[in-house]
Amino acid sequence: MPPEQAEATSSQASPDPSAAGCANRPQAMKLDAFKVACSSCNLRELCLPVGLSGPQLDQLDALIGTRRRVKRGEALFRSGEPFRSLYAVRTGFFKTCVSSDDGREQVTGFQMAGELLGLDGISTDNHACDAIALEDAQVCAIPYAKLEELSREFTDLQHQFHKIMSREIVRDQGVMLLLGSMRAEERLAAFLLNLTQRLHARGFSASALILRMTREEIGSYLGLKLETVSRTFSRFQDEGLLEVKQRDIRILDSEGLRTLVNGARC
Amino acid sequence: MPPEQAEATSSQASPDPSAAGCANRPQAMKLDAFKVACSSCNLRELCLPVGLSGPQLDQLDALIGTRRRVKRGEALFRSGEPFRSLYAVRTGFFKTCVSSDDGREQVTGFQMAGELLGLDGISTDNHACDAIALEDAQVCAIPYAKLEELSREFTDLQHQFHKIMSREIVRDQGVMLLLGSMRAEERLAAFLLNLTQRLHARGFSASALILRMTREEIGSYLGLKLETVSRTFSRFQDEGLLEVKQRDIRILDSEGLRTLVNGARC
DNA sequence: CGTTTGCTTGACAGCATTCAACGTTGGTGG
DNA sequence: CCACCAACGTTGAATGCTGTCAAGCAAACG
Repeated sequence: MPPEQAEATSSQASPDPSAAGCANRPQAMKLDAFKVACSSCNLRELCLPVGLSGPQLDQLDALIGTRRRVKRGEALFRSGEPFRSLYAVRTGFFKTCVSSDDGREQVTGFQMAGELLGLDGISTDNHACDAIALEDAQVCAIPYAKLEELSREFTDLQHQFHKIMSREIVRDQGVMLLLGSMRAEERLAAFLLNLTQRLHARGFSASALILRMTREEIGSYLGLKLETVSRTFSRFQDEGLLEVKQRDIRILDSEGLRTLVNGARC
Repeated sequence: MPPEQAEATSSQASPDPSAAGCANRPQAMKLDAFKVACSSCNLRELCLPVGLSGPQLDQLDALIGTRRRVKRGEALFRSGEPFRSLYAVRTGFFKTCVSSDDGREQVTGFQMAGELLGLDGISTDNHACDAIALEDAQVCAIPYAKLEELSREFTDLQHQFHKIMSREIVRDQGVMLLLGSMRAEERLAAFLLNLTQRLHARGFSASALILRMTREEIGSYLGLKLETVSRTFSRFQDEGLLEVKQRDIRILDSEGLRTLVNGARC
């Protein structure tokens, strides 16, 4: 796959263009992403500007200073670095991870287009986790001081920002539920359903996806070892729930996955 | 223990008053808690008003509408209920928990005096978890709409509020690390150290505590079964790390606990 | 084309769970 | 005041899920 294409197609691409109905979305992203204003960004409805319009949106545009490219494998920020900006993912795919003193690493989330990175930094003015690009990515840097300023002026923006922080807290609670009380099969099923649901909201297929992360990263996120992740994928395939070819996943029975997640009621 | 005392002593009491250095704190709480303003609340430095002064503090006082008593076992709010207010714990002890569709329950946190409850409700205007009092408690209700309003006026309040939300996100990441990559011993050690550290910040002993929650609730929080929690307590006792008498815990070797948490480096 | 990185699979071990019994505590009513 | 009950906590034995170790294979990269 040539590099421009990898970049232009954002975080998902149908491996065979003729196959799935993945492409029900305009190709505006091929245009120079670094000139897109919030007001004309196709992620408007998923990102910070949800519900904003007119002057508020213009101000937000003005606020967003630099856009930044992050190459696959590079860090957008690292734990301990001073916190200045939040980052909205425009294209690409990130993981965030924390590590304990003794070096154990825990992936705390995967972020895709329209999602916000860096909220953890507000509490101490230093980032509390690493954000690593899992594929070449572009982000919009949102200077935090300016965002606070602007959100004092515009209640809609203020409210939207608070909702985003709160949503992150709720998401984390869901992950705790997953890590604290689910078995490997349930965790992986929940993970896949969550991913496809978010991809679907971005115009991608709900039944086919390309994983941007390794088995080890999935395992870290789900509190499992990579071998367990791999085995569970294989089991899902044997049971006819999925078709798995390395990172290329096709969901054959999403109902089956769903009953697995809520599956204690037998 | 007579009920008034249980209430007056908040969420911790030295089982034997002469024993530990638990009581290095004024007894102002014995006064009618329902008339205490933020400006004269002894939790000022732990709660929302951190860093505020003068007019800001007065305004915040004005904002805090009703104070509310919650009896042990009762819910402050439940998942699905409409969200209107945040709650600052004045006295007592809470747990928050989420439950999956099939009824599994996950304790997502324990909250003590000065901590804020309800942040999860902002995202959808409905509470996303249950908050249950583990002992008779008092909370200050902070109408959220008014808080947003006021934080548009006072940058310090705005900033402080954002920090609190962010801190919750960072805390959640820590719990994920715990649930995702630690073994039972490490989890329990981390849990105890976290509890004592928070209690210490409130003027209680760093080496003696009374658990407000059952083994099952600890287990739910830590992703373990109650039997495992109980066994691990016993093992810690055998190893001379703790003295355990039901819910009455005395820490004999906090260094030992600490090395357990960061203990992969052997 | 070789090397590196990531993925799969098998065999075995270990930690936590499950199931079960018993002990303790605190509250209630006789 | 004491007996009883219910909720909570402790402990043992056995099971099982997931981790560990190891080998082989596939894909990606230079």
